[in-house]
Amino acid sequence: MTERKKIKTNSKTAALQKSLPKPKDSPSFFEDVFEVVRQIPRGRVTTYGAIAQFLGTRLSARMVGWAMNASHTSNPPVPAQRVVNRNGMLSGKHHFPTPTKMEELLKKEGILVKDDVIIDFKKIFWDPSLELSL
DNA sequence: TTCCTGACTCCAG
DNA sequence: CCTGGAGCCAGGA
Repeated sequence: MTERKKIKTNSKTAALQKSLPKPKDSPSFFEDVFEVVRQIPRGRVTTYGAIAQFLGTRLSARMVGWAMNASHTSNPPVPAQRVVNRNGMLSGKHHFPTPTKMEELLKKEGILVKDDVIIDFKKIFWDPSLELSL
């Protein structure tokens, strides 16, 4: 995000969205995300992309992050600290009450973090597509 | 209404 | 190894 892009305009996609039939709204994408995140076992973590892929929209990993942003109001609570980016980095730590909250929560679950990166991330990685069958 | 910005990820140079 | 562009889509100015 070093350089701001000028005209990316999503007018095309926007137009597409408008023209989409959309008979009836599918269940909230956010709620689906929340549900998956709540299934993450204690001591394990997953990624935005993995969740997105599990929900059938690999390219919408960003929306998963967006969902996390809204997750703090959801009930029951969503363990957002168990969701990191594909490198096991705590990319969302700044969205917690305090910048250290995410790491602390993980530590309490037995997950060690070094320089904002989860130790042995690959070992504790939990892939909903493989281990979860909704 | 239009434009821009992301808790992302993949792919090409 | 690092950088940049593209695709995705919701929400705010």
